[in-house]
Amino acid sequence: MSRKKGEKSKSKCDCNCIHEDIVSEVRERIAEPNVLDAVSALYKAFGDRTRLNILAALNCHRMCVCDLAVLMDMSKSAVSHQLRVLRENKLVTFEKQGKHSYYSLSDNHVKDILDITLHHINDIGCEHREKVAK
Amino acid sequence: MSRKKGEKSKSKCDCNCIHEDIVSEVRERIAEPNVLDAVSALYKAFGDRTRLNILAALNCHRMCVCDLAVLMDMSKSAVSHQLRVLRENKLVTFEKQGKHSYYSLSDNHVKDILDITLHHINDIGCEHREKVAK
DNA sequence: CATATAGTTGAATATACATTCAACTGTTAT
DNA sequence: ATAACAGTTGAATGTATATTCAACTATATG
Repeated sequence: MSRKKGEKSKSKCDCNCIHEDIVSEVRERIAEPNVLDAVSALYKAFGDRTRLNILAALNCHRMCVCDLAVLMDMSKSAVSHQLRVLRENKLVTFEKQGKHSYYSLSDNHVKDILDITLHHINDIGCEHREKVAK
Repeated sequence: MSRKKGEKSKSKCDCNCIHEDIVSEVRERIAEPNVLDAVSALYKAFGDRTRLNILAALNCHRMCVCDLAVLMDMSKSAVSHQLRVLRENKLVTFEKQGKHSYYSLSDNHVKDILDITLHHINDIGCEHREKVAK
């Protein structure tokens, strides 16, 4: 009795496989797990209002932490914490000059990624934009 | 006494503006807040391992919920909840046929966004990928 | 040297959110 | 009608994480 196809002893999945051919084909073609993890980590870095604001600002001009804090009306500490996240994801670099740390985008990909997304947002349209934007 | 430049009464910012010219220039050129919110919401949708896995799978083939659950070894419920998030962000669409809901990517932008990010990941290199990937 | 400012960092807190669980709807088949 | 299955949904739970707070380092300046 019970399951005849798609049997796996210790799986979290609570249902049967409907189209085995499709599932196995997709399983072949899909990217490796660690690549997916890296990509989702990258998007996670972009997926925060504060960090995206920082990136957009640095896309205009190299800036120091205090100026970023003033621009965004946030504490130095909060900005610095998010800059660390962006650093860890290799999205920004910085250069120390005297008392100041000047941050800038690390490469052109960051700009490219921003641009393509803006196109997507435009195509979706305004009414959805306003709905999503909290 | 105290502050001479960059004065704002009720600001969360705890520091002085260093380069007023740069800050005001960036403030002019930067995108509107609601656009930034929409974009960060979009990235947030991409920035989760489960959702990215779903998107990558749908990039290969249109699939129903059970097959996605089998592929990713997750419960139907968990997959369905994440599909709702993707639907709300207009990243996937679905079509009901009998008992099944067949999901697919909503447009080509989703594919474009994925592709450009993979380039970025490749340029960063493997050792960083492995560090980031948990 | 003493002070002020720029920036970082760790711990605490508060919030957001992914997954689980249970109940539910709708469709197909017996 | 009833059973079985696909899928959805709301509430509960646990984990991740953004911001605050306080302490700290480093540099510039009087």
